[in-house]
Amino acid sequence: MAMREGSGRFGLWPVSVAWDGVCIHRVWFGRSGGRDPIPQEITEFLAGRRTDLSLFSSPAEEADGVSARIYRIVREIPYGETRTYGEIGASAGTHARVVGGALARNPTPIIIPCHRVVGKREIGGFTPDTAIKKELLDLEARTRRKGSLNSRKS
DNA sequence: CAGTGTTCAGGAT
DNA sequence: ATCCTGAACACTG
Repeated sequence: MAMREGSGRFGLWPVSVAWDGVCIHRVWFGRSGGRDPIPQEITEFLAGRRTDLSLFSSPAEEADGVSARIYRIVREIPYGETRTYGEIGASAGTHARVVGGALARNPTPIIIPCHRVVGKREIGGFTPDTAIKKELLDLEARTRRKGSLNSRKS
């Protein structure tokens, strides 16, 4: 199977994906991915019509080392929930700042939901724009509320 | 080795 | 609320 590249959109931001079958090599915010479409499941996710992207794999989480361990832990954060850098660090047996460093180099945002990792006091950062992080969290909050009419808490 | 990062807690103002 | 400090540490060049 050959590597393909395509572009889609998340609100105001162009999103590009480089992938090969279910293996997502890279996801970035920008339109250098060309004019071909991206995988339909990702398009649906970005539109709030899908909450699960676990069918895809990312090479980054299969490697050895602390960063890969962090990526695997981050992928287990349920849709619509968040964890702090400190919590992820404790789970991975390392320090919060290392989590920040690993997520800053995350080659596949969205697939590895680094936007669900926030600071204890601040929302934390996001490349290229924290507004995207806020928007993603907002999308997940809205989508989850819409989809679970029986789990409202007063 | 030096520099860099999406942190955290504590203290001063 | 904002600013500064020191600690902790994987990864890159």
